[in-house]
Amino acid sequence: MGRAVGIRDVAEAAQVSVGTVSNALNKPDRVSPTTLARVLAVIDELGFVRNDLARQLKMGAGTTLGMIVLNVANPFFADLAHASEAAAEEAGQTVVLGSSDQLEAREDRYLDLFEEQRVRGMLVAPLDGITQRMRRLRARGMPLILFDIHADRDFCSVTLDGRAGGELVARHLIESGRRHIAFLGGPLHQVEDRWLGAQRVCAEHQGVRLTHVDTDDQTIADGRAAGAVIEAMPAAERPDAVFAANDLLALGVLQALVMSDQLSVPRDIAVVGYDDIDYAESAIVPLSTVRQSTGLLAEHAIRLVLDEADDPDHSHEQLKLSPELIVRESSSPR
Amino acid sequence: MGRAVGIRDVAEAAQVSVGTVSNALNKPDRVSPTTLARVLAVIDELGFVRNDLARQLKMGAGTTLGMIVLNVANPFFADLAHASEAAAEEAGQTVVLGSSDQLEAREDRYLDLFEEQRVRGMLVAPLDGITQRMRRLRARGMPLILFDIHADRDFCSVTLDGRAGGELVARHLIESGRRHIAFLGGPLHQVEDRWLGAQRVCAEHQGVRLTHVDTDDQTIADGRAAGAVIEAMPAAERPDAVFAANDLLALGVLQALVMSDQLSVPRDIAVVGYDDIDYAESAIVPLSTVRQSTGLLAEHAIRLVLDEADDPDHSHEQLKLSPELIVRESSSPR
DNA sequence: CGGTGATACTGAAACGTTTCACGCATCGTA
DNA sequence: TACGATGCGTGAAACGTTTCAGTATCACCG
Repeated sequence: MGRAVGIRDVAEAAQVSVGTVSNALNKPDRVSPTTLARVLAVIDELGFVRNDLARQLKMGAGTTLGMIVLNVANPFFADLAHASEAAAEEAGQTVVLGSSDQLEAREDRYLDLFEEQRVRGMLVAPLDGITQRMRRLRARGMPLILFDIHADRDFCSVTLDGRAGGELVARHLIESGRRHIAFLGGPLHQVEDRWLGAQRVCAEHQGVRLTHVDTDDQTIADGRAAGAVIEAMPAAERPDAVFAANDLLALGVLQALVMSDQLSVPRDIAVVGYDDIDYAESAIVPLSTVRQSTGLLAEHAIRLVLDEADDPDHSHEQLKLSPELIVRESSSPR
Repeated sequence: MGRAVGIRDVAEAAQVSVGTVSNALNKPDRVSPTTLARVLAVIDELGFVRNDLARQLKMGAGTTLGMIVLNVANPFFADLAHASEAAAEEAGQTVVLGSSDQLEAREDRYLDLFEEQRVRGMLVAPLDGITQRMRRLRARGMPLILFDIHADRDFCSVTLDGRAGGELVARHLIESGRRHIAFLGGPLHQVEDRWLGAQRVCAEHQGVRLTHVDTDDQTIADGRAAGAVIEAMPAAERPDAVFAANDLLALGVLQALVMSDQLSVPRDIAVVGYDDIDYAESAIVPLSTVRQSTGLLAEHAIRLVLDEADDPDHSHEQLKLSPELIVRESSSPR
């Protein structure tokens, strides 16, 4: 296996200069039809494949976007990544995905990696707010847009209005006759808005109690564990509604509660999730939840990151998208 | 914002040659401690970030692996991607993920893209077997390992033993007293092994019938549609067991059947899925399924692709991993 | 003191592109 | 005929690294 065939080999075989080959590839209209045909034929014959590394190096600007999500195994982020990839393709960009797995070390690693890779910009769902590293990146001119974090004037962000979502859910539960809502999920700062929204609505209503049940992570397993805790509570202490910070938690709770013979959903306890992942609808008891359009989210994010990369006088935008309440059986009035 | 700071700026500021800076970065032991410290200090001060594009271009070998899966929204592939990323990180490699969405055009596009990107190797879950493009890649020396496809001597592959899985399921269903099994899923060639395994076991048993119900894709929605079809069948025609080619289909079927008042799972119809995704356990009726370790799969795949990239006298391996039957409520004997 | 290795560092030559300032015909027009 | 346009093609210079053949210095030894 000889060396890889480069643009020079093509030039030689087609009896043109390397510049012409490059033009044939990138600006076909600057080349006469006959030579263009000849060059393309040779390219095909020799099996030439342009080296994008050299290309990007020379051109300065890459065509790759780096994306860091909290956990690809979480379907919300999987959807978001998928949608972003689609939106990026539309704009001729490629997305490289990294999963921080909620570990600061991994988040940092990807930030560094992407910077070394000279990505055109980054889309980050930050683990723990805006870090020093991110500020440094911004200072060096790296386009960096954030998902789902409260506004910061120095960054673009696309946020889902968690507060509005929290309000929707709390209002719905109260109107369905629930009086003690347990907000399930942690770490709290990651889901603070949802919590605050619920809190606000609950405060407006006499005799409604809101408590917080912490979890380590937001997986089905965590939800199941929390469900067991709730089930074991003395009846007087036990909430009559659970507002889970995401659907996975809610599914876990649901499962734990259904397993138990004493309690039934939604009769004794209503359960509402967040994200409207595909499985919410096909859960043991179809799950009420809050839907957020990952497609919309992704489109805005891609638009913003490219704008920040291209437009010299780009001004940061903090977008807030409104969620939608989806009521299913798990929170029917009793 | 001036130009980006390069290795030359560092060299100048630290009063050493560019070669020394490069050495300080890559082979610190070839540099005296005092200069090393000085260089690193300058790097830090200037905020130098090495340009990986130039690096890879020069070094010839990248540190990136390209991965193409059928659909990231499918949790099996999401898990697989996640596991592969983890295994790759272990080996100091980065994984770039692309989702073909079951479209040949997208599969082709990613193959081309990754080749232009000069990835170190590719991991592909092929849409429709081995294409001409893949053979061309192999011919040009690109390491390329395949997921979940029958062996081909020219390629490495890591396959889940679908045949064994199909046998496990069929045997289990027959032993649970089922006599008419519907195999659900398509396109058939993508799940042929599972089908063949089931077929073989059924042929061994007197009075057991096996039919095939085709689907366009393998999503919950497809399963739901198929479930509706099954429900509408005259009782004599209706299967008493559904073996779905993956868990999403099974969940869809489950949902459709449970909605109906006439039929009950597992009393009238048993349902078994494939993949053991997280949600299988928390389905309306906990879903029997076949588990395949994505972790193992990923480890082998990464090992093979790196071996193919590094070892000059690498010989292709066709690995077949054995699945495990997980029996839950959805296929309890009646 | 000359020879021999080690060690630390140097600086130019690649890697495979794109870009850009030119050269060279050909052509329409005055 | 002279002249500026216009269209096509050239080839060297860069992009930011790594690598490698050297140079310089020093310690050690016979």
